Amino acid sequence: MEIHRKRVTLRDVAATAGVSPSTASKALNGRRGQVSEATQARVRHVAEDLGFTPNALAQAMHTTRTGTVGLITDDLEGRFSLPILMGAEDTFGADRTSVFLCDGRGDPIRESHHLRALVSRQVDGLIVVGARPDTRPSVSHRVPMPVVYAYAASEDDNDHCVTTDNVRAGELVAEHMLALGRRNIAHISGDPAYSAAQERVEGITSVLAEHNLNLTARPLFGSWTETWGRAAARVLMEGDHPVDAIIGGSDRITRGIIETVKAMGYRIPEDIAVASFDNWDPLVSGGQPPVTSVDFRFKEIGRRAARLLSLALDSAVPEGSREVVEPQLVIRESSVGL
Amino acid sequence: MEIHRKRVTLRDVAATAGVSPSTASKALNGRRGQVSEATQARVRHVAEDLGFTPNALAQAMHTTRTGTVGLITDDLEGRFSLPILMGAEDTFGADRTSVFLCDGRGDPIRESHHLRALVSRQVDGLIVVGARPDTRPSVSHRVPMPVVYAYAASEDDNDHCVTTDNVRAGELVAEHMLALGRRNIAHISGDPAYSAAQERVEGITSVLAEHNLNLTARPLFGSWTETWGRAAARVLMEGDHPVDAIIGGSDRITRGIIETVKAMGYRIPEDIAVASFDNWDPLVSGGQPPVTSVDFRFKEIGRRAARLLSLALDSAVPEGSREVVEPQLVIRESSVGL
DNA sequence: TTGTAAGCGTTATCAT
DNA sequence: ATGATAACGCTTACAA
Repeated sequence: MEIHRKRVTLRDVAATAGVSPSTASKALNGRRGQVSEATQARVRHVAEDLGFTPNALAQAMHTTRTGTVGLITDDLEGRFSLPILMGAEDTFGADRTSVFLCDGRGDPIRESHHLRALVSRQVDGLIVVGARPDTRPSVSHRVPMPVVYAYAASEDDNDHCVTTDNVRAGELVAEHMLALGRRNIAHISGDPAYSAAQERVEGITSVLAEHNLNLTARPLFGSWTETWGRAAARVLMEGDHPVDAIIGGSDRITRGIIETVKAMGYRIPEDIAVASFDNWDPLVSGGQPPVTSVDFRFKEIGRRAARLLSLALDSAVPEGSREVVEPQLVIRESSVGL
Repeated sequence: MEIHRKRVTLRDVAATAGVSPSTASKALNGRRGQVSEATQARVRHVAEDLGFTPNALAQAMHTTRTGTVGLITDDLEGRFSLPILMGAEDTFGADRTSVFLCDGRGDPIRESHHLRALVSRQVDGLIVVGARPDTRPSVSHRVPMPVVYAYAASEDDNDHCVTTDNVRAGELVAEHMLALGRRNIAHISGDPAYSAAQERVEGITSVLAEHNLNLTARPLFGSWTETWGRAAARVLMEGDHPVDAIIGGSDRITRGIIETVKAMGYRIPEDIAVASFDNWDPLVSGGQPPVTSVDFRFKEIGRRAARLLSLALDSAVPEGSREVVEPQLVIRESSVGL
């Protein structure tokens, strides 16, 4: 570990370059026409030499733009927030904007602390990532900077939101199954209290209805776990509805479904085609067979949220802008074979 | 979205309270003895009223402490970095320190940009989280603030590091298997280029050696995937070494192992006890059976890294401090039955 | 083209 | 107990 030498300031640069601080400032900021080529070059050289790094805090006190944003989340696993963060970095540019990641852990008090801290740090804006796709309480009235809600919409219609489309996700899977010629489609979902669960059902059934079809059995609700997937699959397959396709409510559920269905002697996808929601790599890519699943494109959500935030910063966007990121079906062997 | 009213400053508070800015400052910072009870109360009330939030940037310009740290990582999934971040938040206190999360995505140039930005933003310190437990290049010489390396150690012996103990992890699993009475223990590992793979083998074999035992077959190396786990398990079980326990190199590998072993008609754990490394919930908790696995305690790593960083900030720690977080075996039904 | 001076919001020092 | 003043590092009128 090296000595933490006193930081070199613009004054130091100016001094050793033999100019005034203001000239140095202009030189480094490339104020063309306000400084001679020669001086500019010399100052830049000295700055480089001395290892000068501008103090962003001091800069921010003028521009009233800190180049920082807060990303506030409750998502302990980082399943959503990290891809969203990365998407936001993409849009902002890693060199222009830095992101404070704050995890509220589902505790409103903790969230309040984070909010206060972020306001105090003068972040330019906030991205609030919900833990589940249901709407969540607005925080916009509590902070003096623009807020964009990502993944989960805000309860307040005046807020900016970038969300997924669970209905569409359901449609995608159903269309896929129909295209494969499946007609006896079942659905094993998760916790019915999640709006996502309801909306996916809605998407599935609406597509089926267009083809004068219905789910072969009532959708089964339970929890978002493998255990439930296994149990429900057994119930389903032992029932007397014909089944040639099962849509799992999440990748975890689907892993359970696949295990049970295979254990009961059915072939996937020949006898039973299977598809799912989430497209979470550790569950989906290594399965036997790998699982067809809907990707909600979190990274794209992050990009769009960042873009919306940028616009909001320039007041270049109307109140209550809502964007929806189209989900995408990723087809693997659990539905189409090799 | 509400009007972004001009931020209220300390001057505003002071003015409406009828005192000078410096008095207001003292009042709000509770400088006891330097301000009368009455004034203090009045100023505080006004501040509350006006919704005053101190400008942390301006504050930082005096204290030379910003209350921010950078967490720089390459871990796209957040598998390590998020728990570590949360641990760090625990130690620092969410209300006193905010964390910039920066993902280098394995690209040194991107990492450099982030570093430069963080230096510019005057972060008090840096936590560098490696993507894999092998040592990684030091960045300490490039920044003027203390750095702690978490999960992966730095190549430079003078750096502060908080790491896992993969040898110990191997020992834990091996001891567990021996305690269960298993004597024919096999190991299906991942990519041999990872030091973690080698060290876990080392831990396992050293414990066996203490009991005058050896692995029942040479450890099998491949990749960190379920697919490899399945393939290797088949090879292993079709070989002519007796096997009553298999240690998987990671939870993904182990999922594959379990699937194959069950498919071949063995009971887990009665015929074959299985254990693993990572204790990654989505893979481990919902399995059939749930998987015994070593937890590397990332959150604790984060706490310790933050603590070390705090000490380093006060120069209260010697150069090249190394801390090792003891891993922990989490026992589930894949090894002990019900 | 360059330098001087003021100011961003806060705190610390020193008078009063 | 309170307030005037300087200072933190930088930018930007404005003056030279």
